[in-house]
Amino acid sequence: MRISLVAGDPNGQPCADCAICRFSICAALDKAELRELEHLGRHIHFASCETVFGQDEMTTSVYNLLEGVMRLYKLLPDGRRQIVGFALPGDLLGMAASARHSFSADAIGAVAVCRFSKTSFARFIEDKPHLLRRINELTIRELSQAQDHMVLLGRRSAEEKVATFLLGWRDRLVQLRGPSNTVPLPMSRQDIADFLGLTIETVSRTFTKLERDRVIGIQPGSVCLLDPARAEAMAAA
Amino acid sequence: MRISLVAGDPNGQPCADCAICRFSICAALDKAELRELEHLGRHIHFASCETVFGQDEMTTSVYNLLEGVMRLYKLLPDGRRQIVGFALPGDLLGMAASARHSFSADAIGAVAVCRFSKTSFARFIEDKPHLLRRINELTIRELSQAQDHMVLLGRRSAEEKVATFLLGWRDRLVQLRGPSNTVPLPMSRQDIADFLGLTIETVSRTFTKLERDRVIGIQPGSVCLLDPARAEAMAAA
DNA sequence: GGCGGTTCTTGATCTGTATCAACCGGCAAA
DNA sequence: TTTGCCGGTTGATACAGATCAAGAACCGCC
Repeated sequence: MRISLVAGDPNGQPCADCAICRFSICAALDKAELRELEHLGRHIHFASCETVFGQDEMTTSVYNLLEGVMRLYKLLPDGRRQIVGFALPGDLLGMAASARHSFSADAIGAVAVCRFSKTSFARFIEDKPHLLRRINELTIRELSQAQDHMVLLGRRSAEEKVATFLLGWRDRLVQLRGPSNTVPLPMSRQDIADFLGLTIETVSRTFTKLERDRVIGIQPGSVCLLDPARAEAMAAA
Repeated sequence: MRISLVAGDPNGQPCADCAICRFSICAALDKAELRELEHLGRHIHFASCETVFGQDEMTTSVYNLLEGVMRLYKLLPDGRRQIVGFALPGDLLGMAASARHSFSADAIGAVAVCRFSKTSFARFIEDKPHLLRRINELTIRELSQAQDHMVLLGRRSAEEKVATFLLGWRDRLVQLRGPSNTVPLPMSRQDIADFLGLTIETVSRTFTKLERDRVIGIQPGSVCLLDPARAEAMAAA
């Protein structure tokens, strides 16, 4: 799951000052509740590629991403990997339906999260219908995104997949950091491939093709959307 | 969304007697609440292939499937279709995050649903944390299934897809109607293809291959799992 | 029971993407 | 500065599954 919510650092700034608050579930909380939540979470940092939680591990905690990017993925027994999503600041992770996580989550670059014990978090939300409704709404939104991604994986060509990914990723970043046609890509080509159901070579070739067609400019660690309209057209059809 | 819940027919049997109740959200409701819910819903019948609601239509209602099977799908502008799921009795449909449905839903064979107006349903669940928690839990479960399906669409071969589909579908039917190795397939080959991200020809060929290998027996409208163990092995790898 | 339409199956061929393999460029350790 | 490594790109080839085309089976209807 990837839901916006935030909690304070008992040793740092209070929740209300959290940079993430404006994207978060916090909107559904009043000052007193925010202060209560503050005391429930602990900030933790992860280095690049460290695993925050792994598929099939017990779900003991819920995490709120404060800083950085994470990849969420499932592995098949033979090692094939499908990335089910990338998490950005404000996303809530680890709300599993069962006792074990159904996917793994690890850091792409340095990451800061706020960790809550599952039980204390559950107790906190237990009797707050406004919060439950908000969490529910965000879960439904995420489900809807998952369905969109199914369409992409099942029915779109490599070029459509890449164009759709770039636009979608840009839009999420625009939400957080404001408009820009330069799209940072902190994840590797392999990550992109495993997200889009392609191989790394196909992703690379498609990037090159889009660059040749003057739709994007490729820079180390990012891509520039030179012709967003044409990219939209590729993604739509 | 596909969530288990049930409501009574004002002109028929009360909710508590509904055949679906045991699979449903009802577990979270007491007698009085069940009776209240009863008065909110209306039973409606649909013939085969009729549309219950369409992509981009306004979300005015929430539906609880009582009887029959439905296909839930998204269409691309050029007509490509991805089925995002099949609904069975007990599933709740139409809880969209936005004001419009993000997918279409239509009947496979005759269908009976219980329809609630969105607003009265929202009012009903509004201040019932136990119900909200249950709905939330079921939404999360559905999200998890969607992620499993992403793995299937992005990373599995045709044979793995078909084997996984047959086993998953059987398991859902076993939940509802008890154990059996005969798996009714009310949906067409085209539906299966659009669910698995394949063409109808590939689905047909894969069925034939599984039959040649004595893994399944093909019957009109159903399939018999002759060697479930081998099917599991295909699906797992 | 025969007819027309639809769905399903099968066959032949094509193609988009995977696979295999080599190479390039940047960066860090020696 | 050289060396090795890693991530990314590019090229050659293979193949799974798509596409195109033709039957075969089934089903409702007269």
